[in-house]
Amino acid sequence: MLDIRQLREDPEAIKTRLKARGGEAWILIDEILSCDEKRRAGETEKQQLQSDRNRISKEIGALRKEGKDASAIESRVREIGERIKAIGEEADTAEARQIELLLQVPNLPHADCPVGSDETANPVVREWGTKPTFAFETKDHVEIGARLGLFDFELATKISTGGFVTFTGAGARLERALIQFLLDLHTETHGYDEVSPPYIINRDCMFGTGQLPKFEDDMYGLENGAFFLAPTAEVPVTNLYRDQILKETDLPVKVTAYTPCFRREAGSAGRESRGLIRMHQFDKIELVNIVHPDESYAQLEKLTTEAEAVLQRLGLHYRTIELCTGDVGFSSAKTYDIEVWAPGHGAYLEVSSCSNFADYQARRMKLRFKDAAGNNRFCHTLNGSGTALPRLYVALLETYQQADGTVKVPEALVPYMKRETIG
RNA sequence: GGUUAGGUGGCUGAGUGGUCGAAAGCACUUCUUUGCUAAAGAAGCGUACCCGUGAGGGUACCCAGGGUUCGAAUCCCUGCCUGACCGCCA
Repeated sequence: MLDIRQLREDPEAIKTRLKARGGEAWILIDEILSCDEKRRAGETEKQQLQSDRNRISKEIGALRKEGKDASAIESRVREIGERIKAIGEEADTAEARQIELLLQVPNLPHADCPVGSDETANPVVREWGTKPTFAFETKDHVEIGARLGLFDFELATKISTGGFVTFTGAGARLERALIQFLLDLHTETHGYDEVSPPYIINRDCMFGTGQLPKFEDDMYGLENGAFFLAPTAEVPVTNLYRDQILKETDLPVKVTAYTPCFRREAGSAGRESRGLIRMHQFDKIELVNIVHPDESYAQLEKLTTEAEAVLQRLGLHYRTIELCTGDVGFSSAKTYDIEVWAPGHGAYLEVSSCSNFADYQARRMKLRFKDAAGNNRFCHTLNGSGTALPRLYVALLETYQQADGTVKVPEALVPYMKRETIG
């Protein structure tokens, strides 16, 4: 959520930055400001009346104690009470509208964010490793997995529906090995605390991190929208800190979690989604940071390298891109995507998205810290995938496939797989 | 799911219609003092919003939402949550 004070001060500057996203959100700004004015005028008047009522009510108490008649001023207070109610309702209506609109306005892209209208304008900021070459004809992960019996889409459809997968045998073990490997890496090397949150989470969480009110259709809702299957661990983990005032010395908070993620992926049919690439349920290790506002952009760089470390340890070629203003997510001010090379597909696959939300989520969820001067200030929140598993899985199978049809297990995973070859 | 007891400030815990934003203790901050790794004394110490250049002033908040009343932490209703016991269960 944007800061209403900043909005009052310079609405034109905010509109300009919103326009860089390409959406229509900037149109809402004028109505938000007029609601804000109505709200404040109503509140001021209401508070004056409340002050009058409090004073006169006390007089009634005093008169009664002395045994005197107070009926004259009682009716006056009753009148004030009615006006308070009427004015209060007007102010509440304006406030509700203001909040409703404000929740629909995305974050402002950071000033350095490259300007562009879509993903074709996203610059590559760095690459690591090179595309591997093969002396034999490469297969994609769907073929490799089928031959080695690692996963089965039809089995999943039988017990669920399309868009799900059942990992089997060594394939299931590989999934588990990756979870273990990634959690160990982030907790032991990068200093994260591990949590394991509920996967069914309430509606407030969704507003806190910005999925609601705009993206309800992307998620699996339960109990008439009172609860949702978590679309990413970002939501439960960041919301652990909702409505909190942290000590400055608590910062930075670094928390990692493994969770399955559930997404409807409505409207993505027909896009690149072969095999494991786009699932309704997928596993992900998430990295969440809560930091001092002065440090969030430096922390974003660090967080991104922590996610990149995953691919380096597994020896997978990747590139890191920065999202332009037209492609950066709703709540984010600045985002890097990490894309791993999948030789069988001949394409880069997004395995991580690392974002700085600045104070946007913190303001929505009232996540603050008390600074040295005793002021409560909003924290900055960040998160990054560290990483999503299915596409990592794809890249592993396709990168480490061998001429005989087996797959070599990368050294870092051998202790977890307890074997050097799959198949 | 049933029965029952509760939900008050960072924590513990008073407070059953007006002078309660709320006693007291603990914790915390600053100062004073003695001195040494502790003790004593004093003051301060919730959140949000509104008005004001400012100093400052005001309003709301005692789980949430309604209601009764001139006036609600206090009475009534609903919901949520927590504990205990019972049922059920991995």
